Amino acid sequence: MTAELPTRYDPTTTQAPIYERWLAEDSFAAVPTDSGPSYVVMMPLPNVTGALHMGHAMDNVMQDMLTRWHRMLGDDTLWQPGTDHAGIATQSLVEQRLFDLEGKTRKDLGREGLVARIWEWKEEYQKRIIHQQQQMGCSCDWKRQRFTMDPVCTSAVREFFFRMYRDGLIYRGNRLVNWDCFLQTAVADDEVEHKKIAGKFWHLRYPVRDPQPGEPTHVIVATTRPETMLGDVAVAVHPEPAVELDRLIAAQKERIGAVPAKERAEAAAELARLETRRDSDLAQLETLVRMAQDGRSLVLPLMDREIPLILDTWAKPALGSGCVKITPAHDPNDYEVWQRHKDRIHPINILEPNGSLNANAGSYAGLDRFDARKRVVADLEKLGLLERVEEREIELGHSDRSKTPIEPWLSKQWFVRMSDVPGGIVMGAGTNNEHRAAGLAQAAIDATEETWTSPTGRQLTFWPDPRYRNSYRSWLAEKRDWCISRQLWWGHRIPIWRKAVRSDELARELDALPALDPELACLQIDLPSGERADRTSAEALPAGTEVEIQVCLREAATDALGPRLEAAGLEQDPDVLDTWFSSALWPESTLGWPDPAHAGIESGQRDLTTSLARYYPGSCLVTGRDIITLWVARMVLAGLYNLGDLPFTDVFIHATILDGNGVRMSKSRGNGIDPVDIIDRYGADAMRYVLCEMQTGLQDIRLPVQAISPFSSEGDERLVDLASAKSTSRGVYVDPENGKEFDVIGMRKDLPQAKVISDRFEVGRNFCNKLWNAVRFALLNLGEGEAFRPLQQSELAVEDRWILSRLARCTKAVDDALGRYDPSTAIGAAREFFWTEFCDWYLELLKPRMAAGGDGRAIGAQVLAFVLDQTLRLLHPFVPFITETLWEHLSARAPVRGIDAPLEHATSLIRAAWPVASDDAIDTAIEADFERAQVVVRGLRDLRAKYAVPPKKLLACSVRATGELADALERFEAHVGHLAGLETFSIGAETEKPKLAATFVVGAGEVFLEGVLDPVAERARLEKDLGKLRGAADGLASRLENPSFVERAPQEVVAKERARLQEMRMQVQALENAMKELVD
RNA sequence: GGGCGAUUAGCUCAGUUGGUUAGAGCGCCUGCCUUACAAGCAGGAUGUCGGCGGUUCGAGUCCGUCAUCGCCCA
Repeated sequence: MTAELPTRYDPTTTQAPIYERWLAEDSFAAVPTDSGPSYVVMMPLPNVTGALHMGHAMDNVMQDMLTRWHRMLGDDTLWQPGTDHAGIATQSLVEQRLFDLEGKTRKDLGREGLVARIWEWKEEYQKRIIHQQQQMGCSCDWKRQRFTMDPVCTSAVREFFFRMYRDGLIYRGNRLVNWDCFLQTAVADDEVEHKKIAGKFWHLRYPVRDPQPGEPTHVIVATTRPETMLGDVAVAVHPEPAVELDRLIAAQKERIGAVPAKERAEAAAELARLETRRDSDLAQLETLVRMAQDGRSLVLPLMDREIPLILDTWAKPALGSGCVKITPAHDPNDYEVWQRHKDRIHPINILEPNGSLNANAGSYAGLDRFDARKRVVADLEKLGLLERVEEREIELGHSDRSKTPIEPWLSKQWFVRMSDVPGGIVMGAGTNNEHRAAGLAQAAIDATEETWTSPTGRQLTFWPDPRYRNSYRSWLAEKRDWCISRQLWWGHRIPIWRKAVRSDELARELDALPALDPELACLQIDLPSGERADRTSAEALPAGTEVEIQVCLREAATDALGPRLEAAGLEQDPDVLDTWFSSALWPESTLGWPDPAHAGIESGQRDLTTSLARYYPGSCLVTGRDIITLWVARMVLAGLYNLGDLPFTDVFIHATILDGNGVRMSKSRGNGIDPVDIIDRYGADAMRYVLCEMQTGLQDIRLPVQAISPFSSEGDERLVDLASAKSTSRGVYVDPENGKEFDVIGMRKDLPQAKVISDRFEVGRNFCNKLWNAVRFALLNLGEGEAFRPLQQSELAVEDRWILSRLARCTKAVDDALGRYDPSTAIGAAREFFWTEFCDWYLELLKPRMAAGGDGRAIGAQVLAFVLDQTLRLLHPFVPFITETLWEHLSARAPVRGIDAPLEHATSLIRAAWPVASDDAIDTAIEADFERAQVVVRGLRDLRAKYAVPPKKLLACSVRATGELADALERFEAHVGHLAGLETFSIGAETEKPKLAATFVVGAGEVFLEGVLDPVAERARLEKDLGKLRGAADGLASRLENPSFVERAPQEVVAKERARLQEMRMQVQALENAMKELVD
């Protein structure tokens, strides 16, 4: 075991065995205990569409760091792993592959066949993801691994749906949704990407029906999607055009005064335009208003449909003709107009789910919407109803998944009511935390109020705050109902059985249903308005009114009641739930909610019976900022609704990783990095070290990436920087050395493939190697089974006390930084302590003691083992593999470690106790003295370097110093001598400057180094030092001569500056004297 | 269009409530294979703190404004 370590750290030989040992010892286990604090991190579940990239690596490393830290702090720690089924993303990917590889569509396979294929994909990628996470060292409790569609999570989804449906928080409504015509599903607002594209603006003429004298014969409306005119149901004009125009003119006048000079001309032109418009067009607009008031109508061309002219503020009198066509089924704004004019107009849906036109489009039925557009334009032109066509940049929503244009589409969808509910809603029904909230969104907003606490006293805090708190709150404040249905096959099927019936048939239909226990099934009658009605009032509706019977089944009742409902003619809704509906439940579903004792876990998995009570509410949610609204907000409201308490109290938002050009990394762009490639090349700890170091706070991280040129050989590897390399197409770059192309994303099979890495991770590898060698040094210097004995303060050497003092400060700094979610500062403090103070100074001072032997050696060895022990502990959350490996080596040589008392034994570092900073160890005086000694050592080393003194040549040095400086140097006399290579070192208040000695000043003292002097070089050197010193002194003097500084600045600042000036003048004097001697 | 954030050394980033001559790592230069480590050691150089204006005795830090970049919302 204690065989000598190799001189280089080789991660490839240590990582796998260490990880296997942790698994074998069940070191990641979260086994609920009855006492002590718990610490719970819920992994942001990666979706199974593909492998993890560097952004996930950051996310996982941050979580692992916190988890390992809290585990060492002794908390009952759970890091819950798992994966997400990612409905639309996974299904579209598998469908795409099916088509590419086999030429088949989902229709060829059918629902079950496709779903089976997706499960195969899921198994493969889940395995790959877990492998990646294990390579990174993730210490999650794998025996609790969950998948959002497994039986445990499914139970939670079913229960959540049932409860919300029963509470009236879930309803089916006819709403405008973002429709993906390619995937044929509704997509969430967040899945729509707004792109600016070159488009056209068509101006159409609609004839006025029976125009009266003085009235226009046509009105002009404009649109970017002319085919939607087939679904027009009205044309709107502003009800008060004069008022509105005057308002705009007044606002513009005000703006001209406020706007910078540069923009003034433009603003004035706009004002002129508005004024002209008022003069020229107002009369016509007012005519239209009168016509609308008279109930006049237009004739919709091509369809010969009579459509009313209506008054609505959506029409903008200052723009275009001032009239706007209204297509409520295909435009969100027009939909709003419909909401205000429900009595007069009714939407007409002209689209099939696949984007072709339906029967409502008359002769255009069956055409794809883009073909229909051409035909409509051509036909209008033939009729002379196309006024003009304008080229214009337009904004068009594209589906994030299929990359095709989104169509706003009116359809029946399921929604979660986010708005406030009259009387409020009950949160945590049936729990000890039951309380009321105004609505679901409001509950999640309330949780971020400083004055709010949950029934158990918890609050929600964002790190960093308040930047992300604001985006969370502003999104929730819109309280937009959440569309949860997706027309997909992959996902949780909506647990509703329903049937549309006429009101006169209702009684008979209801009587035909099996008996329904309200605890197991919730029956509702849904009116066309989307509201619910009780049986009596529904039956009283006019005969023939269409209503819908809906039955929501609780999971336990499904097998028994589902078939019976179907026998009664009801059908289960074919849609599935939005993925986020299941991931919103992650903090409770994974713990077995609603029934932990009977959760459907797999064999070998951890029993959940006591887990929910122990690990909910959790602690910290670690994620990127992109899913604060989609996921974090929904987990908060779901947790509050289901359990009456927050799923976590802290939300740690880590940085986004960008490439060298500042572009977000992604696999498809070819600038993404597979963490495993980094781990293979630099080691897992190296990657983790650098990721922690990069995580500084608000700042996004630029990570310049390189490709390993496939045209370079193994021994002579060349890296091509992708930020500056020429790219010929997506993922294809040119090697600048030979002009040849290569591919980094595997799209071009004809080109050589290149691996993408980043040399930024060398820093981490170097750090690990340094750590390795520090322990290696210790092992070479510690005896076999080094003994422990309690040491008194007085027995310790002064350098021992210094390093122990610095260690205590370092421990405090790491603790403090981790508590503020500042990994960069934490690891920086540890690095500075370990590398600079421990290795560069302390170990160098230890070497002579080790060589000398005796008590000094033994005490030094004990301090050495102790400091390394503490350092390994402090570094473990950041770099777990190497520290665990070295822990074993250290323990073999020095099994019992400590200073005044032995530390508790821990076989594995992962379960060892976190260091506690000892206040007694902190010795400010020693630190200050050592710092003075360091300044002298550096000055002497500088002189040696400047005069090219051979390293082994010993020199004579004398110092003129008094007071603190003299005391400090006397205290560290031997140390300075050793570190600066001195033969003699004397300190005195009256020290005379030896002839031909090099000189430098330290505070109020002067240091003389003999035997090196080259008068010419020394003069140049002194001249330079003097120049700097005089410059600083002059600057300071002039500030002190400024009366307002002396009068207004705080007295302590002035006094400090006076003292500094005095010292500087002494230093100038000293150097001037040294110069003078050289001249003589 | 609205909101948020960023701009500091060649690169990647720190810089607490305004107060020495603005820091770190990498890279660069010089000298060292000093028996832990050349993935290292010692030393060194490097900045109109994005521009302009203001507040202040004093501004990288506070305010205004412009520019560039990024993110979110519409």
